[in-house]
Amino acid sequence: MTELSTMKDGVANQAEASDRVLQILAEAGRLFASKGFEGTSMRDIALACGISKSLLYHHFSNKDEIYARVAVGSTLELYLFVRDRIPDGPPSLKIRAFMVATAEYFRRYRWAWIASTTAFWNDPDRTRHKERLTRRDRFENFLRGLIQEAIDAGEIRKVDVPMTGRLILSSLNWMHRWYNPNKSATPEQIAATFFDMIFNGLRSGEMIGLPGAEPPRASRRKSR
Amino acid sequence: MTELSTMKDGVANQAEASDRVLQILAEAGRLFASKGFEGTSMRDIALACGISKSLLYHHFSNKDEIYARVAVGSTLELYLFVRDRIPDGPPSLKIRAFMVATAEYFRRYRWAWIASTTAFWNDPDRTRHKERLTRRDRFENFLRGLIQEAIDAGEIRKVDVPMTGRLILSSLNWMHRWYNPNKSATPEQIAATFFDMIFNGLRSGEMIGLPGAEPPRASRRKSR
DNA sequence: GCCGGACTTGACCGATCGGTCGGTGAAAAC
DNA sequence: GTTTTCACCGACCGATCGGTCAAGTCCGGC
Repeated sequence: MTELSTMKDGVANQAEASDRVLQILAEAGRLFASKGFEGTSMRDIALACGISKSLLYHHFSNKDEIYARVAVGSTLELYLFVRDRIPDGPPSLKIRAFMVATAEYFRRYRWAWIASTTAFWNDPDRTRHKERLTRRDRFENFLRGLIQEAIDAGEIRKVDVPMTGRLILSSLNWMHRWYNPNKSATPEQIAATFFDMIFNGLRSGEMIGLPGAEPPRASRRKSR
Repeated sequence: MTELSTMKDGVANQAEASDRVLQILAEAGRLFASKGFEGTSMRDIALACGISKSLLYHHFSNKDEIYARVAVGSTLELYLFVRDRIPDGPPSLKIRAFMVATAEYFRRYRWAWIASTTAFWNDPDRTRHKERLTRRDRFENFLRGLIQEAIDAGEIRKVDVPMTGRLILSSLNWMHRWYNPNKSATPEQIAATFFDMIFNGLRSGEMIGLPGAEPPRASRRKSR
């Protein structure tokens, strides 16, 4: 039972949902992704679905629930999706597979992904997103485990694990801001390219004498 | 005339603006950053400034103009700010300085930075942001020039220049999502750490036989 | 004294917001 | 054949949205 059971119109893990509900989630995700949570009205969603606004409240209790279904639905299975695509082998190749799998997830559920990673991320009422954040943490901790594994195996340098995870996730999380699906490279290919750059570094093999792995210089100004 | 003339309360390049205008821009930037453009009402801004809503319309023609002043004000001088902090020397060190300077800019004008990089980035009415996008492009092209320079000098591998620029900017642009100013590391230190990781790579020097600089494998699925 | 312009206000506008209401029609359950 | 269930709708609600307006208040120059 590792494969996701229901996948339709880019809406993940919405098993036992009617076609209408799936349609609403798909349209709402697309709108949330392009106009944000506050910028998307219930009328917008109803209009995009070709139904009355009342019907939205028949299937969902309020606007928050629609967003929650979109966002949780997209992050719900991300961890499992990625985990199942990590092969046996050297830890560094696992990290590569992690990146490629995450990119594949992004490509498949693009709108829900964007909606969940951009819309009211810093809402003061964080309790509404507690479950989503917990799953995000599990996802990120999974990556950190792979990084630690690669360090223990001696495949990568003794880098700062959380910081390395942030670098890797940054390269993936920022992709939706510039990715153009009409261009040739797929998200998976882009992720693989980023892995190559981060893992092997940009430095030319012939060069020496340039700044190595010394700790970063302190900034000119003290913060705070 | 390369140094920024007016900097107050984290609002860059608002020369000849009254204290009141600077206060409005600072509060509006903070609100836009935390609640988004649509999620921030003119009443919110007025309340945060302790003034009436009407006064906002005395100093600005409408909500869009306030946002434009916040966003353009923050991106207006980013290019100059960074350019002036690029030292003479090896191209790779210029890239490092580019990253550190951008991080310093982020630290100084954090709210305006966040507001301009997050709020309605994909607004269909792009014309309103044309100037901002043009300046963004100039900023990004400047980085690409440095990367090309480093390639020509043989300091870094013959990587894909736009993709390398995206990786570097991703690491900086995503920082606001996890950066905590109360923690010890400054943005400049974080940027320097990222440069080290990207430039030198994660791979342990002792290791061999792991995936090297070969082009990324094609993904399992063909796009389109 | 008073005049003009910059600054500031509360009352108000039409539009739109999220959400509710009573009801309809058709199929399923009895 | 009746009742229940369920997807669905148009009309409507109070609140809030961005924005306007006439009326001050303040203050330096004449």
